[in-house]
Amino acid sequence: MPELPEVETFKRYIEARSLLRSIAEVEVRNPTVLGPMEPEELRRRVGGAMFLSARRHGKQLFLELSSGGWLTWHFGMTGEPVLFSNGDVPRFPRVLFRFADETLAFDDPRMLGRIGWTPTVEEFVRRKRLGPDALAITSKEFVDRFGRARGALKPALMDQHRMAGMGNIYSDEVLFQSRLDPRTGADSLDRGELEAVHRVMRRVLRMSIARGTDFSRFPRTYLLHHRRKGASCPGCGGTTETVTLGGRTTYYCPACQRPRAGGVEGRT
DNA sequence: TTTCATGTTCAGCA
DNA sequence: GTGCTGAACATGAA
Repeated sequence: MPELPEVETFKRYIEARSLLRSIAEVEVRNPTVLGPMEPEELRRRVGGAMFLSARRHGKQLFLELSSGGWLTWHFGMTGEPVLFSNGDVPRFPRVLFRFADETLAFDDPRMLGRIGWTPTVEEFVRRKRLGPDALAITSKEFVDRFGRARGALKPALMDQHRMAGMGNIYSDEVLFQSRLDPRTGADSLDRGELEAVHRVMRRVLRMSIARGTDFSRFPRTYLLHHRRKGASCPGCGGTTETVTLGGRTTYYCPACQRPRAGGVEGRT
């Protein structure tokens, strides 16, 4: 689930009903998601405390603790927060934060997500060397950072050190709507072209958040509805293709997304 | 049974 | 330091 729009939606979900409520108990069912942190440390920091506020940077969520510092939540590939009462218990609750009458679960089947603690958000962002948030980055900084990238544009968009928040699906979508082959060299684009990619990225991310990241409510012209082998391009009806970039399967339309002079594929 | 998956990290190599 | 590749992590779904 989680790229920037999903995490922003998770943030709003938690803000709506999980702030300023006393956490009576913390139950750690799978210590794996705590990484190096001992369950005892989590219980000590969170037990009896409450979440005061939430912040987001890229795909990372931060929950301010009344006991000091912030809980850091990263959802990996399949994580999501689920607030539930007696009824519908989620299927893969790895850590449970129990309020008086409801429970907030860190639900994550694959357990690639992580919960940690940091004294300040800034210190965490610095330590992980995260780039500016994809919805906060200015056009000028975007041009500056991507104009200096030496490799292909797609992996550069997904590089959390360059800019935080873009993942595999939204990167493909932005490139499709920008009509750029994913292998295009980032530094082969001029200022105007990079500014255009920045505008497309903002439009895609904001649209997704506005629709609650529900793909079924996205425009039918979006490529993400067609992430299957041999699917047809929503633009020209042709057949889409895949290529592996940055270790990830990349969907694109060879007819709509033109390779251009200066592309990475032609280099020696 | 095999393959793939909205992510991150690390080792190894150019 | 930059960039690329492959593997590991852990498990469900097709």
